[in-house]
Amino acid sequence: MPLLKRRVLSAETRIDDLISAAASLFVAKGIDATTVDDIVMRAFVGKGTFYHYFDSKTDVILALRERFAENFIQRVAAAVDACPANDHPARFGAWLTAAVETYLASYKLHDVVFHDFTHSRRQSQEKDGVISQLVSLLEDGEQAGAWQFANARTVALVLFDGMHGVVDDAIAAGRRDTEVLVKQLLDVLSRLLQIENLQR
Amino acid sequence: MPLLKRRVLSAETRIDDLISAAASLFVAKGIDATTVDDIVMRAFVGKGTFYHYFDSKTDVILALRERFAENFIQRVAAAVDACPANDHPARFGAWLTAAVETYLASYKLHDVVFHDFTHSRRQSQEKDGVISQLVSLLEDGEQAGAWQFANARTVALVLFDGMHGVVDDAIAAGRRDTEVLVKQLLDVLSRLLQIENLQR
Amino acid sequence: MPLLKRRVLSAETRIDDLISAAASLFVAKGIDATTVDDIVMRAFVGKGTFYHYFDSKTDVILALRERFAENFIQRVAAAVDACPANDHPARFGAWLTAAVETYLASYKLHDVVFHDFTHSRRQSQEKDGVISQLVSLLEDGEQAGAWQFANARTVALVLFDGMHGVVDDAIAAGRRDTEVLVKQLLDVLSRLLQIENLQR
Amino acid sequence: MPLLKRRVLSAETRIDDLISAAASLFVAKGIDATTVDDIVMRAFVGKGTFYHYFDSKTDVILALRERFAENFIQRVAAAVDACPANDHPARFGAWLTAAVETYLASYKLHDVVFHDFTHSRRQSQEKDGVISQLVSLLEDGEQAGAWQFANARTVALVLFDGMHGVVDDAIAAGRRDTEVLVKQLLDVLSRLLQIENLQR
DNA sequence: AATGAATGAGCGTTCATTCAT
DNA sequence: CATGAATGAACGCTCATTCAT
Repeated sequence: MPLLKRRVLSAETRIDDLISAAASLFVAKGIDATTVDDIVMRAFVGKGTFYHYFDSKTDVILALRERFAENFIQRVAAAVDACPANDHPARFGAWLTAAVETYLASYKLHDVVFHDFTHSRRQSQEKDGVISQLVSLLEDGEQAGAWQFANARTVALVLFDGMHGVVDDAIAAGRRDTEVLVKQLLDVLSRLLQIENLQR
Repeated sequence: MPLLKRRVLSAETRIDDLISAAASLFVAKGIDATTVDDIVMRAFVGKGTFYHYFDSKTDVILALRERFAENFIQRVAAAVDACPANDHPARFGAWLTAAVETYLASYKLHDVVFHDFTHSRRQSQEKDGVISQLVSLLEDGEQAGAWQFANARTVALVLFDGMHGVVDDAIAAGRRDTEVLVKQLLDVLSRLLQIENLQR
Repeated sequence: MPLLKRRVLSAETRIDDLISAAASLFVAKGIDATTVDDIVMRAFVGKGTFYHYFDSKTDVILALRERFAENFIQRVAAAVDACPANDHPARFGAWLTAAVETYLASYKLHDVVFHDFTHSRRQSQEKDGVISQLVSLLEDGEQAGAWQFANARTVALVLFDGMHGVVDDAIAAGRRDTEVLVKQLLDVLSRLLQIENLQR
Repeated sequence: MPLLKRRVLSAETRIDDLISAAASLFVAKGIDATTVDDIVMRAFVGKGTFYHYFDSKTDVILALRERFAENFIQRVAAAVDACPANDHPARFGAWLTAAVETYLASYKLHDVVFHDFTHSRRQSQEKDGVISQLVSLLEDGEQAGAWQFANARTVALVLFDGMHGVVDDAIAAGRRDTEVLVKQLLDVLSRLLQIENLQR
């Protein structure tokens, strides 16, 4: 007698179930400590089903990574687009706020997926997408005369990685207050863009 | 007959040999792919010897991490101390140059040791040491009136992680020219400190 | 949407397609390395169809075996029957030639089907059929006074397995010349039958 | 608490224990059905010990094969050498008797090791050793004028494979009487050598 | 102190077979 | 009849760690 009743579902549902099961287990126990058995058990599917949809355990991690980055970009984009198209300081402020918020909300998964698993931190499609988005924002502002600088990408990298570093430090210290963090960061980062300290 | 003739060496020599063997293997093949067997083979010692000096494989990674951070701090300190005690912009420039140089020279080991191995990136003694060093430099400058800001630690984090991000991006793109990188960074980071763009 | 559009074909066609697909894959990759998925993919049918016509993977091998032996027997029979009914040495020569030819033409499949798959080599219907055929030939000759011996089956076994061994050796050495092989074998085997060395 | 008390033994003992354990299990259940776990359990060693001495499961089979062929050759050589050096018919008779005896005594292992496991039947070192031994015997006899033929290897192959076939057939039929078998074979094979039917 | 043979828990992956559609 | 998504038992192998010598 089979342990699992055979349930035929759409491929998307299955893949999603599996990725979600993997995500929560990765966060809870780490990638290495999570076995494929754990994943299929939590997703209520047989082991073969896992390998029907993924080539390997590594494959899920990659899928998760993609999903993570996509979500980050979408959330940030939504926040930025809610601002007036010509108020570039506000748009940057929205970027920062959404980035900090999203990162604070999901840093555990972030760590697991981008840090715990060997992946070339340098030269990742995912980071590239995020950086490109920020570069666009900066270049729009530059064209509108909101700020200027020699190299938008360098600035974007300092902004993004600087933000990461500060938020990581806050998390380590047990501080999770988005508003305080954003204020602190804005205080420092607005100097970089040489704009007046922004309000929000 | 034993493959290895028993050689009695000082504990320090042994430990150093083992750490060095581990380091080059980690860089060459990654941590997971490097077995304890690989390490002892390259260090020309028996397996038991490894466990005589280290509690576990993890232990070597920790030791390596410490060694790495110590070296970084020392190199940077030497460069900074070579500057006049009261020329704070120059001291910061020295910090940046030494940091970029050192990182470029050893980023492979850095990755392996700080990235490839699960460790709380947030709350690491090693990073803390590096950040503290930079905070001191910044605070000295602030007291001397070279610059000012609300929160030295936040600035230090943005500087350090921003530097990291930019250098990582350069490595990914195949650019390894320290001078160009430092110039680019200085261009951006000096705004943060609101000092005139530095020469070197 | 199904990958394969449903095509209704006669059972024989399906079975034949499946057996042929299996045969070529077995020869190319070996039995173990050939999965049922491979077979159905090459036969352009769904997996369920395979199990509709065969009980198991083993089943195809058995079918293949039967097909192989039938073909062997038919080919040999045709060659023998082309000889005058009363020229027994010629009939034996025809048997040998056809056997060597057929074996050389299909030894790869032979190996896979009779050797690579666990089967009681001793007590196989297939070999029995082949041996019986040869025994008949020998007994016909004996009755006609062409040769004589105590035990026709023993002689048949030596002839058949001896032939096999010599041809295998030739294949291993890269020699595939049927004529030379037959000549060499006739030289030896005709002694067994105590007939004058045959011409052909 | 360990299931197995740690016992340090010589490498030879361990290897022998493992090969023997594997041999009996292979005969009893077949190669595929025998797991490495089965083997180590029967040899009273840990699984790691198995992989300390063998690279893989396949490795044991190869070792077993070698051991099998060596034993066959030795047994046959001993029997042949017990005959007068110049009595070539007797030497052949001894070869045949010893070969049949040895084969009958170990055909189960033979099957498992040479048949159940994919190995190029054609082009095996093991068979080559056995054939070479017989070729030598035949050539010695030829030089002494005991018999003659165009190609000693072809004759050896027919003798060896013919013997195999006849004994296999006997085993399948449940006949295990060495003497009867040898008599029957001698009756046929002595014609091949064109010697008077031998007594023994 | 030093050696390396010995241990065994652990895990990713395969694939023949089933069955809901 | 035909399909292919779903199942899960099964297994070879790795490697950090231990400990008898």
